[in-house]
Amino acid sequence: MTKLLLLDGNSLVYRAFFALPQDMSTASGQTTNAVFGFTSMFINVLKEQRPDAVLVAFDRPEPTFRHEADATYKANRESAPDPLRQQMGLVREVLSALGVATCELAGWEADDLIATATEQAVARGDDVVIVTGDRDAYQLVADPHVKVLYNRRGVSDYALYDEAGIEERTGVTPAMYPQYAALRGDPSDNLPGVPGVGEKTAAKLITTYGGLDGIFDHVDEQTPKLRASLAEHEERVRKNHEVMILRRDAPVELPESLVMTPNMEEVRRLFDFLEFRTFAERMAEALGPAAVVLSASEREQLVPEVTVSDSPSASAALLSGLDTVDLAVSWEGDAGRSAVRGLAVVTDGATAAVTWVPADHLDDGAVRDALASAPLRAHDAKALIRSASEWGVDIVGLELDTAIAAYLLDPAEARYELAHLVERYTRFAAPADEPAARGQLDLDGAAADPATSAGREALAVHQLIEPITAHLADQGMADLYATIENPLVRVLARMEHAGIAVDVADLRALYERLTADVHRLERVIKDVVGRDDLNINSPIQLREILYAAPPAGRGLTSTKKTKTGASTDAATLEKLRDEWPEFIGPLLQYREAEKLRGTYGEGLLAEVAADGRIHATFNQTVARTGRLSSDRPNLHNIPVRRDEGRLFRKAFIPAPGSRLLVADYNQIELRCIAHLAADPGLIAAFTSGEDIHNATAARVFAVAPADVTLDQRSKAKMVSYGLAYGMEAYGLGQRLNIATEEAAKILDAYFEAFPNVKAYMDATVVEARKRGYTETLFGRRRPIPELLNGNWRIRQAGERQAMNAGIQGLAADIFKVALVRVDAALEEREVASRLVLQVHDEVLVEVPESEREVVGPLVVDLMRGSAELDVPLEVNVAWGNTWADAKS
DNA sequence: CCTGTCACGTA
DNA sequence: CGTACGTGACAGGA
Repeated sequence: MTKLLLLDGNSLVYRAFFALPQDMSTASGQTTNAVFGFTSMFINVLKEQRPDAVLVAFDRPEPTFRHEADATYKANRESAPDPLRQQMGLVREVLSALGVATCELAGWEADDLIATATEQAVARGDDVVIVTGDRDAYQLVADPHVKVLYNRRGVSDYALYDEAGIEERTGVTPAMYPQYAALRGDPSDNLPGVPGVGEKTAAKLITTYGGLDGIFDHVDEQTPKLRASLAEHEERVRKNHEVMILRRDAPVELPESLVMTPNMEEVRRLFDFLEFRTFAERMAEALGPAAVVLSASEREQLVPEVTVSDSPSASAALLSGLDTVDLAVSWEGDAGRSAVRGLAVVTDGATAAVTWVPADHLDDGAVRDALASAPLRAHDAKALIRSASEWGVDIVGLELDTAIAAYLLDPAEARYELAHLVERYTRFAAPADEPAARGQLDLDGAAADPATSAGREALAVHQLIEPITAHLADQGMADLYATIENPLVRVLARMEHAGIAVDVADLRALYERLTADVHRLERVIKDVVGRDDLNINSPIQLREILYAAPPAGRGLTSTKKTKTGASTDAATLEKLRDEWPEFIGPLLQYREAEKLRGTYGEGLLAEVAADGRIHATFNQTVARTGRLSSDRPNLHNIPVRRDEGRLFRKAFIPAPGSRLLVADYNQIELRCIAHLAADPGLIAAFTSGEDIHNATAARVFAVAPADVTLDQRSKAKMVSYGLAYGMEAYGLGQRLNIATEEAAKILDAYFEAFPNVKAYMDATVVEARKRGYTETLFGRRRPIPELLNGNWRIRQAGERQAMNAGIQGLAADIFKVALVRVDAALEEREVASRLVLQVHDEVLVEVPESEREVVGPLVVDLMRGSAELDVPLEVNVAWGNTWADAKS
């Protein structure tokens, strides 16, 4: 059964216009309140109603039969204000981009078109939902298949009425509504009712006498006053009734299909122009996967016509003959970490021709050579490049990775799967059900064979290239992509392939020692509370033991709360330690030992590959600031701060005959702040080469650098880092364990010493709020819609993110440039040294002894020269036989 | 089995 | 009431 949504365009746009502030406009001055309100409403209705078909009716400027019938009809209506008229055009543009059918007819109102369409739709068996802010439509609900979604006020207050609902709301049935309304009158249409007859009386009269005829036949039964009033206004009421009845015979015919055919690219462009920052995403969601129906020719572009390459030589010819090789890989298991079944290569996008290159062809020399240099476009190419390294093929021809390009376009988007990108950036959609029957892209199709399934993905990549490339260029990120992100893909693939060697025996010994510690501490803790069934790893159980009133618990008072109750984290426990040392002491030790045993001991051992090395994955599309992340395992959080944990770094070692070079940027984020804020004091402090925290403390506490105490230095350090994160006095006070007022004084002193830093932070937020996103010096953008959130807390968080994004993002950009350059230089020099690990501002290079003197200075120089800031970039360099003892 | 929460490791 | 991550355990729901 088809569910048809019929909207009264004029009514809804009027409502939106008057409900929303008139000063809502784009930077270029176009008022957008009405089109914003209408679009927002439309998205919500689509989402809630999930219609199969949609039609929007509009009024025409010409007079209608109602004006002819009644000269006073709508005579009080002022002509629409200019800002509203302009927006009518924009609303139509939005609808056009969404592929929504519209209708209008001179001499007829939108209402009558809707009445006519409703009649025709019901006749053919559709369900109809009418969306309007005009109560006249109530009369159309006289059928179980028709409902009215009535816009009560504003743009978000709606009520869905069926027949019973109308009766409950008005006191009369939908069929009687016109007669009821005729009595009551309608001020908005300039139709006066009967004086003394309001909604209640009108409803009572209608139900008592069964309609106007009955009422006027029995006027003498009314009170004298009402009798006179009714008699006097009968003609008026009869006339009202005439214009109140919606005509169902407009000379229009409902098209067979009213399915929406959105062009998401066009929608996106339009929403960008209108500065509707979150709508494209919301719209894509609201449309859902099944909202798009494709034409036959479009369908052909999505259903792969798979040809199996019949020989390695044919595969080689294919790969080397194409101008661009758009492909997808079929994996046996995890992408990049398992065997390849084969490659699906798009041979002709227009006809959806795809060639399947089975994995065994990849043993052929000519195929390998062709693949190595193919002008490649793929989704998550790193997996392929990494895997190819395993088979000894070095893929160098990557031109576009759709996952990474999509990440640059919106790094806050949590989903970069192909199916999602296809929905977001093309007009194709991957429906959840019956994809085959509708000929649409079923990227998750479990039933498909590997060749077909990879074929669909390859076609998806192919379809994404154009819109994604265009968007990158539009947003000024083509350069960032081409010079940093694209080359980085292969660098990371090589690093993953290399992995880092670990001393498994050392790791296992550490693990076993920690396991013994854990057992011992567990015993101690259980004995203290005399409970063998205690699960020490359960914060809920700990909470009970610590904070519940005796005898169940110890009755301590926590200084910190979590979402669900009192916190048991280390900082809280530390403050309570003296009140119950024999329990809290061992508990803290247990926590530490258990964390190290599990996450690091057990976790790392589980990831050691057969070659004795750990091959993590470095994600290039996760962190919203542009940083990389690491998983399976996460090598970005190997302990270093405490001796116990730092022991794990001893297990990271170079290959025999090599040493580890560890090079990290000195204070790169603070240097980024100094540069971005162009703060003379901060720049001077860095340029002078003195200890930055000491220099900062000297300025903040107004003492000579030589007189700075350790405590002052540590406070200055805390402030410096805190402000990169947007920290405020309260937070600083918490961390320094001092009063908020005292923390505020320190912050004030800091900003007085470095006034441009404050100015930069403020300007960053203002700029981000205006544009909706932050941008790094390298052009990396990060949307922060939270800046406009109605909730103060969320907005505040958005401001901190905005302040941090430019700083952390710039540091990330510089570091990525360094990675690309270092890797390129190592290749170019044809040395055996190779990057084996990176940790945000630090690289580990495995360097054969013989190459130390070449590679050390090379890496440092390249890192230092990766950006020209107003402060020098300094790089610390260290050598070691383990990660832990790399020392200069 | 999945999801949310807590805790905790890093830059 | 400091940004950015990933992992592991528990607990509750499906």
